[in-house]
Amino acid sequence: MEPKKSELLQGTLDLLILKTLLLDPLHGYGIAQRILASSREVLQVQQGSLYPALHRLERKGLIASEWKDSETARMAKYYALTKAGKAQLQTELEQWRRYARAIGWVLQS
Amino acid sequence: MEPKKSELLQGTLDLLILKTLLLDPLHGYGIAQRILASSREVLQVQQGSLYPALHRLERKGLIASEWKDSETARMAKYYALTKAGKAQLQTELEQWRRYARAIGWVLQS
DNA sequence: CTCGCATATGTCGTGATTCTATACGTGTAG
DNA sequence: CTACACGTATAGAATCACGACATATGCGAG
Repeated sequence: MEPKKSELLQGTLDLLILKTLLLDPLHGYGIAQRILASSREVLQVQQGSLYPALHRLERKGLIASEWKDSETARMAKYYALTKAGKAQLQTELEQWRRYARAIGWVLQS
Repeated sequence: MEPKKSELLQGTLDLLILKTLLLDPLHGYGIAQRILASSREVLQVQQGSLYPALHRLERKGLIASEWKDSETARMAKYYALTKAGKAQLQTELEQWRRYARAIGWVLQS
């Protein structure tokens, strides 16, 4: 019973990552797992999307990385939200809600 | 008070067009106007997005076009949903709802 | 009458982002 | 010792929305 392929909407991945990192720092692999779990198996982040996104976010200064031992005694790169990242998260949250609400209006019309 | 630029999420434009055409046949310009109105001025469809999308949908057989006089006595190309288009609309509706619900779960986690 | 504006359709090039496929490396369970 | 879960990464292709531009017409204001 493999999870359905997600077809992430372009633009929402950053929001998902930022939100997941708000809880606590995590490495890429763990971020994908947590998104999968918290979306109840609906949103599956592909590695080819995940890592470029993480590098992008780091380049923008929204997250910061640090190599640490993972829970399985293996090295992993942990990412944490920066101050700018938290602000950006708020912005993207509002945008998403505004956008989803607008779509809802159109669908009800 | 110009309407805020929308930054349409990639993939949702087809859904919006299909849904708008479910009500009744309409020309491109009118579709954009109706989406703007029914989204309460939030979703502004750019011409550079609109017409390629319409051609795309027609090429896929989801909508069909016909030249007619518009309400302003000017020629306009009216689009109507095909049977396949109606089916596709249902699919995309479900996908959107499923997706939006999943995002909601992640944001609440 | 003429000038500008809303109406109306269209294309081109660009940029952003996601996907598939591939590659590599490690710790652990059987 | 071998398969598998863990973990990071990139290259190439595909999609798609956008801004800028081009074109044309009917109508109302001055």
